Amino acid sequence: MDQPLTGATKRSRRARDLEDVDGARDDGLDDTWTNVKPRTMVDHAIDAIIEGAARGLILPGERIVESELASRLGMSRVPMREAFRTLASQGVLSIEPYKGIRLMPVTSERVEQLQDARIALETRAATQAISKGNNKKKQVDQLHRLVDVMELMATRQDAYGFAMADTDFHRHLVRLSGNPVLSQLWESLALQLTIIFGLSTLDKTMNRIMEEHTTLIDVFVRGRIDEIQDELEDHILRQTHEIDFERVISDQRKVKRP
Amino acid sequence: MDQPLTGATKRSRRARDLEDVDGARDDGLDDTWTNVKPRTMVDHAIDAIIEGAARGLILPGERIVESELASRLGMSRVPMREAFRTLASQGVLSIEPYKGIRLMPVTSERVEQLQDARIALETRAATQAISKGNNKKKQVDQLHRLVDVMELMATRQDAYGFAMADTDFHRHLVRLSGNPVLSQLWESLALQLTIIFGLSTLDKTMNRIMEEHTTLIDVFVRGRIDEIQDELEDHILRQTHEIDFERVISDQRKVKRP
DNA sequence: TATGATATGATTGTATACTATTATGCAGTT
DNA sequence: AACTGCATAATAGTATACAATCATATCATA
Repeated sequence: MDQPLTGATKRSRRARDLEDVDGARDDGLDDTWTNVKPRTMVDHAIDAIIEGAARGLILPGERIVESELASRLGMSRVPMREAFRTLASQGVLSIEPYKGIRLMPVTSERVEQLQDARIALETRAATQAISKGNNKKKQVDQLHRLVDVMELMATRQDAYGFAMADTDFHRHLVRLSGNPVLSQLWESLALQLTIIFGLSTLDKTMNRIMEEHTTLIDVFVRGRIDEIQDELEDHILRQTHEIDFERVISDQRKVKRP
Repeated sequence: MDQPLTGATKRSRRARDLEDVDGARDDGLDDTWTNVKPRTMVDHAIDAIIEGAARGLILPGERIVESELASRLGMSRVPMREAFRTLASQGVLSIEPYKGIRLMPVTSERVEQLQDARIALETRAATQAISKGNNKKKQVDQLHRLVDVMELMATRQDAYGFAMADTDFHRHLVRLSGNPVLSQLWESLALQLTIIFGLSTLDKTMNRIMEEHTTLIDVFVRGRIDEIQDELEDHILRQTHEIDFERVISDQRKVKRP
């Protein structure tokens, strides 16, 4: 590493090399002119893996063979591998050089760790949102609307849709912090939890979960930081304690290979 | 996505496909038999980019041309791109399809956001460490030893070594939570902050920083959660407020292209 | 001059081909 | 039977070649 890395030495630097990119998209609230990025094969691969994992086609701890999945998705191994790298660095996969790729194993311990990290991020987010005055009517209305969606899904008995609405609620809460770094970290946790909870349908307690979200909003509006901390912690941990993940996975295994 | 993704349908499943991988390495405390992973080109590429960024060979917001960097590092574009994917998903780079890769731009706003997220993770980590009783002599001694390293580096006027020791201190603190998920998220922030602070040598306030760490340990040992929250927040934010990042970067630009 | 269409070069995205490593089975040895 | 060494197949890592896209320059037109 003794030479400059980019084309500083080159004679002709083109314009786009110099122009600084504008700061990453933040609140995403009042954007009317969102710039569309082209979707590459890598994006498809990422989506496919996540969906496959959430639907139980790949189970936690299971091996994934690049060439096999690549051909199944109708692409070459190169974009496949790039997708793997992305997901590995998000904690969804684990890569062992020359050995292979596996879906991250799930233990109840790990789920607790994920939820614990989630609590860290969400409480900070809520705290910051409050201190920025983002717990006012306008923003909170949106939260209520997301609870409404949950209600709709509950009446339809759509467990998947319900889980999604739940996720959206928390995503929005984190966004109200106005801190995209928090949001990004949160998304990586959400991804992992989506896969895990996607496998374990908890369809009976929907009403109680909705109540919890409503009280969460109330506490949030009130703006007492210690209160919201406790409330979030309770809310998130309750979600976990109801499920025996090892069991869920071994059940899924039976379904898959009877 | 209508078919199973892995070789469940195949006749001959090999042994390694079935065997579940053991849970990822956690505390890393009493391991005597660490298993060594082979280092691939991708790893080299990742290290090179980070080092290059920390040394100012690539500046925040600058473009990186794959083929150029690849040839400079003596490898093909494929592992290069995989490295990019990893770093992009860690927030170090930004990839825009068909346009190019750039080092993430740095604004003081973004640094604040990173530090804010850090506060979230470290306070939670400290809290959990305390509630698990990991703020006892044995663990705290290690923290003191890291402060000693800082002292050593301060007497040597080794700004880089000092920053590293500082980082190690906080890394160890997070590890004491016993939650690898927290640790992993923290590492991604640390990476970004290393690059940023690597460019801005603040060599005058070392003594004060050391004092802060010592009091941090004291508060940690005392185990009062609200206290440690405040202390960490102050400590981390102080680090930021002393630096004008836009200025640092424009200075670096001058050094690079005089 | 300003605007728009088109050609060209640079650079990224993807596919294919080759190399390196690992896992497993089998033969030979003790 | 258990261990060791080698052969082989499967599969990951890497290199090269090709296709798609974007940025800029050029030219035509108004």
